[in-house]
Amino acid sequence: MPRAVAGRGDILPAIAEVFREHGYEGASLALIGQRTGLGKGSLYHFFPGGKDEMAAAVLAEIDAWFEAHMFGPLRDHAEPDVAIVAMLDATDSYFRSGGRVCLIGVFALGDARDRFGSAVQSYFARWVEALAEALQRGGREPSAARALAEEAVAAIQGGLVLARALQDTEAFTRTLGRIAITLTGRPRSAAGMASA
Amino acid sequence: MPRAVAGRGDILPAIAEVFREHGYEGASLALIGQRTGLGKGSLYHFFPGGKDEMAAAVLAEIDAWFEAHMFGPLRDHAEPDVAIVAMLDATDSYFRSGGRVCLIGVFALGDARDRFGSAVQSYFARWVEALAEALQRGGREPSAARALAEEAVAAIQGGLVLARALQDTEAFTRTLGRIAITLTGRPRSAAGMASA
DNA sequence: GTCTATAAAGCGATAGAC
DNA sequence: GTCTATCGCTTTATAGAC
Repeated sequence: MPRAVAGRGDILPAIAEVFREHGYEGASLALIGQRTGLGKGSLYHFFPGGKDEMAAAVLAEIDAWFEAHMFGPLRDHAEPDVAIVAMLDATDSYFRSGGRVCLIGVFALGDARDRFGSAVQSYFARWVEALAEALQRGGREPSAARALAEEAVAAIQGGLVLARALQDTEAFTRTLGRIAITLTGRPRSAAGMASA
Repeated sequence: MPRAVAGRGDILPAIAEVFREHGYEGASLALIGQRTGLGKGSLYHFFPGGKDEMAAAVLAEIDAWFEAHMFGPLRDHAEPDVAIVAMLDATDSYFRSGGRVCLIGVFALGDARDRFGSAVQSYFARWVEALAEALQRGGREPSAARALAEEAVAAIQGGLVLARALQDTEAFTRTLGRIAITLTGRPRSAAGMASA
């Protein structure tokens, strides 16, 4: 019989979802065990450092995902406009059109910011910087690019707060639509919105 | 000797600050007792319903403050442009230029949204509606007013997330500056920024 | 109105059998 | 690798003295 779980990677998404929905303090080991289907023994086998190490691993995985799928393309893609549109589609998809919240934003607002301060800071700083670079390569002035990038990242986070508060995911969809116009000068394509 | 505490009103601000900084789950009665200088006995004397009643009272107080100082003026002020500028100044002041976080935003992102869903929803819905009404009275089309209002409220929340994540309150100040231009067509006045 | 003592439950974490 | 049992601590909440 193959082992039930090959490594941390198999259960990280489930753990991430618990932290995302309940925050660091609210994510009890009982909940995590329930969601992953593992007992505490197994959890501590994979994460000897306990809850702290689980959260750090989740943050690292999310960070790597954004680096690979959003920050990297924004910095490197030959056509910055294409990368920006792709970023908006990826954002819509990742946050399930507002049905999912940003775990790192949740951590930023609570006690977890003190625990994982540099990871939280780095994530947002690199998002803003990568987007600013794309905007600059697309022809914007450096200072305007930076301001637009900061505005867009803040708007995404605020859109998630609003969508969850109003229990209306369309508030997030509308936010993404406004950002698209601000950044690209055009509405989001129906194709991008449908596939997301 | 006068009683140490006349009523709930005296200690609500201290309790609010604990919820704001630690979230609902993180705000333990031990912390609240420490911050208010009261033992559990006194806390349960004022709030027989315990932590849940404390949070509800804090939400109600915050809601009343925003209703009186921001939503009301936005709806009623004879000059909507003046009310909008005043709202931005009040926002800057209330959130300590980004040094303070929005308790209702924190609740919205976490488990507390399920507990206090209607209060959270109502707060944000009325903020957007009141601002939209002011913009409409100022001459905007209804649909444009509503979109701008939603954009501004989301930007404020996102600016708070960003400022706290980056540990840089100026990220919030810059956000408010951009909102001012979007809503009023003019930068925030130096007077308003200084007095905030 | 404020306190201490205490109850009952849940928490993160550990130990050790299998 | 997975489990159960358990430890020690903190949690919310209550009881009752003053």
